[in-house]
Amino acid sequence: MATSEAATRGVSGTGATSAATATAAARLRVAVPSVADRVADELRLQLAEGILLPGARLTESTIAEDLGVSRNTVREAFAELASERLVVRHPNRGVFVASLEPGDIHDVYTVRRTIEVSAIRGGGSPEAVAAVRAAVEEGKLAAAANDDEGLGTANQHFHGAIVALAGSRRLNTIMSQVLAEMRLFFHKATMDANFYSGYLKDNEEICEALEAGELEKAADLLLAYLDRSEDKQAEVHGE
Amino acid sequence: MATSEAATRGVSGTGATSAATATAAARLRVAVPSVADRVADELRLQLAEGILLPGARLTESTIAEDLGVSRNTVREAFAELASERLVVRHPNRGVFVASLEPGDIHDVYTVRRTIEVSAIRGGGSPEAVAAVRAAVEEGKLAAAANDDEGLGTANQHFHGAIVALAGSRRLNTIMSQVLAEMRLFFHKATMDANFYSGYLKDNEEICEALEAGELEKAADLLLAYLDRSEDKQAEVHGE
DNA sequence: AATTTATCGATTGTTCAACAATCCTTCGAT
DNA sequence: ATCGAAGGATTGTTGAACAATCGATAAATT
Repeated sequence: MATSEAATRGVSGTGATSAATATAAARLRVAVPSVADRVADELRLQLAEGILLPGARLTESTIAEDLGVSRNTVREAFAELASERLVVRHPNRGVFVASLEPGDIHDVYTVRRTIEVSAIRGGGSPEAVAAVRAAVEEGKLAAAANDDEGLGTANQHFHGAIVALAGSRRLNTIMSQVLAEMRLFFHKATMDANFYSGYLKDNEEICEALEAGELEKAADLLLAYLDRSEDKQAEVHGE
Repeated sequence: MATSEAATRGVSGTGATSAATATAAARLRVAVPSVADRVADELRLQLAEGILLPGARLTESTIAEDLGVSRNTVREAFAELASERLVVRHPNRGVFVASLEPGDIHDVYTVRRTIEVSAIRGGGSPEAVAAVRAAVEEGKLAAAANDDEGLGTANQHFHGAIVALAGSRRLNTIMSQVLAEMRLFFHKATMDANFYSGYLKDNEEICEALEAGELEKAADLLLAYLDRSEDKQAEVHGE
């Protein structure tokens, strides 16, 4: 059973919602995530970690039991995940972990090309550019430490920072959702030791061009990168 | 009460789910919208028509009664609308019709510039270009008939067709969500007789450039259009 | 034997009712 | 007038129930 070990932790993290914590949260106007949100978070985590593989069925009752919440709450969490395309609803049949088909892969990269290239063409504020640089350095560090997983997240930070150049809240969330979709496939299993390592130099070059204000060059490099990346993906997964 | 007259129709549209209809649907594998979906549709309609104005509060119980459904179902519909940003959840306070602030308007236009301009730069298939042309003609027709509302929808079809040039399912849904967000403000009240009429010629020009394969020119025209449109919006709605 | 038709079990879709938690407002005290 | 304490209303969450639907198994037909 996929969600087995989650039973012990439950949806905790907030653990016992003591009165003290609750009032403190209210006073500080800190948004306390609802139970449904925490369930969605837990599932998102399991999806990202590859515990739940594409195509797997998510049964309401079992997840409700495993996480110690009501079926209705699980249902709300499902709605959230479905809106992010991480999960697909088959009416009267259940929800399944989304599985990207070849066409979807191309589609995702189309979105990325559109948003990322446009963002980098816009330049962005010095702080935003600094964030891109930071992601590059983060990647170098991870590479030095032979931290494959860290390399992956650094790469995602890099592309997130690129989109952030545009300074648009909506584009940011769109991008993070797209990246979440892709994470369904970038599991440890999928990526071998030097899956990302080749991209390190690309990121560096793109960042340098960006810092130098050579936006068109940066855009071209990024575009080439994305095309190559898509090819690699199409190669690995089906067809 | 905002949802008053909806009480009579309820969430109908499927009306009596007769056995005949149900089995026919099953045989034809036609996806029958769930009750929650129909509730969401009804609310989306009321939002688009300006029956529910930005900032208005949506109380679960009253909507549940008005539409003759359970509170839980209304809740699911809310989740759907919230994921589309048509509605905002204030934890423990309720959901409210989203109201775009000046910053949001700029943000929305940033998304549109990113996606639409990129799409038009890509060119697109002949059929996709034909769809753009069709939207232009639709607008002319509406203008000839003095149909302001038709003019508005034609304009939306035009921009939808532009995005469709990219042939990306995800970009299409993103665009339609953005347009839905904007509809919250383009009510009959907001637009006077010749609000869209000025855009007719713009659309025509853009379409012609597109048909002629002058993609960069088309992109420039579109960009100028969007900038002007944003200014106009910012002018109307507080600074 | 292969295909169709019933039957059954399991799961989803939806409703209802209850309760705790939280917020807003009103009221009262200082 | 400010502050704080009830009170009421609404949301968040649960639990149980039931109809509708699907998939698979078993039976019946050709």
